[in-house]
Amino acid sequence: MDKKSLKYDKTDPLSIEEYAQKLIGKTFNDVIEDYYIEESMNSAAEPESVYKIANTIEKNSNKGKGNLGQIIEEHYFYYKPNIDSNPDFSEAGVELKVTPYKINKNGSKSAKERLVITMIDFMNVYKEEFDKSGLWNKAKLMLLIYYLYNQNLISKFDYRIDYAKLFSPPKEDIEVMKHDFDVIIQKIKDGKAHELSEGDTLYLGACPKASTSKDRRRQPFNYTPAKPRAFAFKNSYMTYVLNNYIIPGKNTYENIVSKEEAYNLEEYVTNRIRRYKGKTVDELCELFELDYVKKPKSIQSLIVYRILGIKGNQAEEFVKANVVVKTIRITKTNKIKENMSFPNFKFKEIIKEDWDDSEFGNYLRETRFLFVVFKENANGELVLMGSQFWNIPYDDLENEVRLVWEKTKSVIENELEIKVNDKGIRFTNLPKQSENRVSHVRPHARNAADTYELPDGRLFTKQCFWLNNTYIYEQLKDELKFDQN
DNA sequence: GCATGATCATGC
DNA sequence: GCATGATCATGC
Repeated sequence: MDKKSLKYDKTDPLSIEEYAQKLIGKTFNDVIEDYYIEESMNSAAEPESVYKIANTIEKNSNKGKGNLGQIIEEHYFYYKPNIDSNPDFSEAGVELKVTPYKINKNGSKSAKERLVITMIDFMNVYKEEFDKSGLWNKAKLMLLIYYLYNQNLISKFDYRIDYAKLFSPPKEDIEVMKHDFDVIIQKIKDGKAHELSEGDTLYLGACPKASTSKDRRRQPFNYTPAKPRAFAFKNSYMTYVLNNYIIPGKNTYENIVSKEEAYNLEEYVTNRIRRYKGKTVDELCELFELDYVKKPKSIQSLIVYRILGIKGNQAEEFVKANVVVKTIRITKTNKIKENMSFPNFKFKEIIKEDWDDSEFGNYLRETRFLFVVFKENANGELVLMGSQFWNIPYDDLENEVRLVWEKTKSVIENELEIKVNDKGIRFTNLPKQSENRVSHVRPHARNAADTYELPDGRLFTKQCFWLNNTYIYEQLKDELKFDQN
């Protein structure tokens, strides 16, 4: 098609959006078909060449989902994908993103993946400022085209486009993203590009982006090669964008900070919690009018949300950033009472996984934690000590946890050994706490009869990965463990 | 006192 | 009914 006859004004974002919205309800197959019809009406195109295009697309279709975006670019907007740092519609300053969403079992909708914006060029990015960065050049105005991911469809060309909308991050989010950007840049300047992790930051993450697991890049301040990474809006952030900007609906979350205070969210949160340092759980309950006679198990977590000004237990910033609040109790003898549990795994699923893309590995890679620490005083009362944001250090995850995970997989694959003592208590050969500094596997179920199926058909009590209490203790800052007075 | 297995309790 | 966070019970 001739450039003059484009059906939209490529210099005008609103015109591009309006044209994109005609995609709603179409599958990628429809888009290709429409293109063929258009081309065949145009006498310049031989029917043969049309089939050639179809063939090429089909051949490339297994190489990744990137080419769903390419179909929209070439066969709907009629332009070739660019490879420079300019937005796709450079004259309008609009970056095109074609991205999947999914409908969950409970009917809610979420982004299926993080939104990758642009590769991180370790050797040069540290010289950039956020406002003028290649990242922001692309991310400040995006046309988001969402299609519904559906596991049951064999061909991804049958996926249906449901939403098309321009999106710019709101001001308060940009402040958080600037800080995220600074955190990532600082790590590169510190010669730690190889230790970057998505859990380091809140909305904007440094996500792995390698064609193979061995792929490595140079970094400017250290000889250790680093995994290639890209700037990406986290999955949690994109789920929020989907449900609050793309699909019209009501925002049900409460904010922690006002727009003016957004830049260093973490500092704000830890300072606010620190104000209540030294108060007992009972005192805090009284202060926030919580029922401390009945004291539900979750009382400490409720206290944290009240301190942050949240009435319920859903803070918007934490939902967007995938921050998980964990309360920790330290005993008089300076030990953490309990190990930290995580969601159960299914025996038949874990044996199909690879560590690099495993559920538990990804969970730890992508989650940022807020530890809120209480310590027992001489009277046995729990006293608030403060809080700390944390995500698992790269080496602990990729070495220690990896070992535990791989042993778990192999034990389950090669038939789990179950020995029963005379009391009917069962012991297995899954990785124990004593075997690893960081992590272990233990039952986590309603009771012994609460089971999942093993690959060999036996039913066995649900298990999960735990982080060792001794390890968590080691990770806490001194000010949270010991009274400085 | 700690490691390991087992289970409780709340909220959705 | 289940996931998740929290805790108990036992034996070495």
